[in-house]
Amino acid sequence: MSWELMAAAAAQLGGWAAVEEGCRKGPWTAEEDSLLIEYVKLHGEGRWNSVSGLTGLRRNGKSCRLRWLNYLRPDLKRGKITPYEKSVILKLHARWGNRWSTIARSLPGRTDNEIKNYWRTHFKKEKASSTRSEKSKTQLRKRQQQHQQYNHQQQQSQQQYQLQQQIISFLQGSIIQPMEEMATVYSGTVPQEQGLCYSMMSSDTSTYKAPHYEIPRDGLWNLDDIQGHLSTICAPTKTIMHNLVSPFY
DNA sequence: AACCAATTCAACCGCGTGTGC
DNA sequence: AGCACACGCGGTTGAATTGGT
Repeated sequence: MSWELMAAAAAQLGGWAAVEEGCRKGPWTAEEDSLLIEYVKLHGEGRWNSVSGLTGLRRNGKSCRLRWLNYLRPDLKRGKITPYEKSVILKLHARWGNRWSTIARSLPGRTDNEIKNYWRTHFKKEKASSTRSEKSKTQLRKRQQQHQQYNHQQQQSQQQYQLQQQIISFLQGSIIQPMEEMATVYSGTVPQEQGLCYSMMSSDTSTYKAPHYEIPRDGLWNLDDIQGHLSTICAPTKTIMHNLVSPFY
């Protein structure tokens, strides 16, 4: 029995495809598909919540978007995942984890849903069985890894701490001290044309205030925060700091 | 042929994020 | 700043299909 017939039959019986609060759920019928295709032809993708109003399609926007992206889009590739695609999925999943939409962007014609399903049915299963057969080996390996990881973390913490010290002394010598001196000279207010580095401290260049950095000298920083701070710093400084920080990414 | 289990995949759900007012 | 709405994403569900006994 086709989806269309089943949906129609179920709707008549008040089943899973029945109208619920004005919106249909369950499998899409051919008529619904053609209404949606027509809508996209006329209005383009997006504004999915207006589909029901403009076409008479009794589906919510979310459902329309999903149907279009995962099934109706003309650029979708049909058929089985090729060995090449499989290797790409493996490689990208190792890099990105379960970020299916990110992975899907590298596989034209494949949807995140498709890749997600493929992963769950193929690789997750492979992973599970191999894990079972190697359980005892893994336990031993795990203990060794934990030990290595601990040592590695210790090393990283030390490296990160050294990096912090470098940045602190750099900021202190090259930026904070000169800025504080300038602040004293201009006693609170500076003209705009002298603002080469002022913008790195404040978006308001007309009124300069001595910068106030809250740099924790104990403990470790979050490197993302450092990267965030880089965006507020002028270009030459940015480059130097980026070079300092980049080995840790 | 009949039954059951495993697999596949379309669709739904909840939540987070972006955007405009 | 805060709210409402739209959109996108990842996890999950459930019915159809396939394969094995």
